[in-house]
Amino acid sequence: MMTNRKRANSLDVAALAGVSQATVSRAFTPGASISAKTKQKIEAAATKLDYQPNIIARSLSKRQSKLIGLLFTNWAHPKAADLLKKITEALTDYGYKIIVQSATSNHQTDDALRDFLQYQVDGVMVFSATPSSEVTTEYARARTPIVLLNRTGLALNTSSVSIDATAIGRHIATSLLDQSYRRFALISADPESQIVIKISKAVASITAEHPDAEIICQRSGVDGYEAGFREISRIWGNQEARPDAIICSADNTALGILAGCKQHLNINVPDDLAVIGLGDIPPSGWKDHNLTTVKIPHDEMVSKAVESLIAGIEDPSLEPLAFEFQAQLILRGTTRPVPVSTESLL
Amino acid sequence: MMTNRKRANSLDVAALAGVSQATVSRAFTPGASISAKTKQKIEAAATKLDYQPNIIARSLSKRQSKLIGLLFTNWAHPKAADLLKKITEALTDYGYKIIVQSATSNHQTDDALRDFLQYQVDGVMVFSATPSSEVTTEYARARTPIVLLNRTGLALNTSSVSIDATAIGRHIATSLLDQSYRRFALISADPESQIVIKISKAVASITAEHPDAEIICQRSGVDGYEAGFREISRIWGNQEARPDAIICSADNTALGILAGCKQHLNINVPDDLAVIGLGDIPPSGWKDHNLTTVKIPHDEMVSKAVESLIAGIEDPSLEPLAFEFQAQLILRGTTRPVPVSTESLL
DNA sequence: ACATTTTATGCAAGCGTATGCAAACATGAC
DNA sequence: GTCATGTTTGCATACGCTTGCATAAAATGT
Repeated sequence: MMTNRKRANSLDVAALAGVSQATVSRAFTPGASISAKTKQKIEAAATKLDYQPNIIARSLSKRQSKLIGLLFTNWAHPKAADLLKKITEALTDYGYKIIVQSATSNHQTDDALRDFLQYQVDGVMVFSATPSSEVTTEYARARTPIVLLNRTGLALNTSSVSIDATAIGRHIATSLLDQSYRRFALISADPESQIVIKISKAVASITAEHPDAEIICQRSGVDGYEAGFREISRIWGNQEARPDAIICSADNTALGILAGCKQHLNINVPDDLAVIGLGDIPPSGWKDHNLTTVKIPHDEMVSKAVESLIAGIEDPSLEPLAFEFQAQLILRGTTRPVPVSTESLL
Repeated sequence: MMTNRKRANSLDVAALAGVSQATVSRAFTPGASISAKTKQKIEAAATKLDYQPNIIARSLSKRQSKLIGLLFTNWAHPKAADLLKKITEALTDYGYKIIVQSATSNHQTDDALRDFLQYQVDGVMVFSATPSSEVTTEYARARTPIVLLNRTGLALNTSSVSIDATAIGRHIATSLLDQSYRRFALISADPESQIVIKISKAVASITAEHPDAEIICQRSGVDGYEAGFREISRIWGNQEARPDAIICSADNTALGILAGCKQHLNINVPDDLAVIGLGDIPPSGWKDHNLTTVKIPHDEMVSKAVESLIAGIEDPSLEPLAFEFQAQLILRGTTRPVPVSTESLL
């Protein structure tokens, strides 16, 4: 019907509705001072012209973009899509839009964060990465809050939400001891991961207290099902140093180990060997795997991260806070049943 | 060091460098006419003031935001995270930033797309959803290209990238016939999915040509491992109408069916029953599942989608195109081995 | 009816950048 | 030293909106 090249703006609408441009602006500003009658008139004119406010211009004028930067690094995370969905929807509910960027190196992380600043984002959320302190001070200067998900960031003067890795590490270790396992193996993908490091230390601190328990082997760089499948043969090949419990930094890898045990090593899980994963991905719960693993309360963590980001935006004077959530050990078929504790007799 | 409340702008830099604001602008515009000397001077002043161009203002002035809207609906898609990563990185390489939104209903889809228009996005990519024709005409009027991923959109005057579902459907059916299967069951999650519908029709057209083959049962709303696990019992319970081949709209579900067969139905796969999935998720390739399935060339599809979106942005007069990619049937352990064809003797 | 308060509108000055145009400058040829 | 040519710079305006201030209109009170 109409081949108008140019998009209608508030001035066009004003002309058609017979009011000033400012009034049009007010018609599209919730809570602005405008009479019902003129508002209707303007809305009619607006729909006739297919007018929609230009948010870019609004952002410039209001000095706030209603944009949140989301920096994502760990796309291989089993819950990556769920996390993104949750973050997106939660922030959308608060009236923000999300700009995503991907980063793989620390260098890219910083660059991406600077890009966000250029886009005048109101806040930034970072998943599984740690920005440099230069960038965080730039953000502090710009009064733009950052919240780190899956990292702790107090040293950077930044809010963060993560799990209490030390607690779950201790919990795993004591639980294994209770089930009479003694020789622990620690298998991880990324040796630099804060969570992995903390869990290792926690397990070590428990074994140190327990005379006949020890960490008998520790390997990193083992990532994924296939890698786990191969790794267990290597471990089991070293007959003098066979563990009786393997703690894995990812369910995928644990499932690969499990498959290796069943298929060609003839290892009886959980009698000869316990296997514990991390993350509780769906297949772990499937009946043919039934993996003992750790469940991380991602939903609650995301909610808290979003909440605290919004809080930081609305009140820039707020001090950064570090939140730690408790992970939950889910005992299934790849560890021995827990002995009935005497407490249950009470 | 400095507690400047306000962020530096090009005017501040200009003052410090002793040039005009316009010159500062040119210093940050690649290819603009500026001498090396003044450029350096300006860059020095800029770093001193922590200046970075305000992209919001630039967008307003240039009438292009370098923003691409990405509408995502199917977060449960097994490759959701991979797709997002690929899309994000590809578009970033072209110099665009991505705004993501999530939508679950058609209503939300349209709203989200209108939001994108307000943000003056240069283009939009839609994953697994179909916008209404009202919205697509709004986009056409605004000369903002849309590309649909996993949908066909020619009717909407919109580019699209999808798989040739009819071809793979026919291929699956003939392959099963070659392996002497005759009674097909079709199990799907969403009965409205274009891909599922096309595959069903394709299979039906093949069985119609083949006297003793038939589609013996068709069920939808079966989504996920657990659902598959339960569904196979129901199917097998109906003794008169037992299929000898099940075609599943998702690997997850197929794996659940497989587990059901093994664990309490004692069905011998692939001799009593063939099981075919769709998507080739990693566990399907794991040795303990070894599921015959269909591999979809997601990477190529994303590349093509991004390419054609960029092309549409750079040349708004370009006509929409529908691309169809060929999916690949991966024969593994849940179907009988293919009989050696006579062609291989050539 | 008038004075007073409340509400609705218009005016105009930003927000930070890009860019056409003209003026200023540098470069080299003669 | 002059002129023509090409390169840099500044001026001024535009981009589309918000918002403080002032004014006009309507609502309220007496």
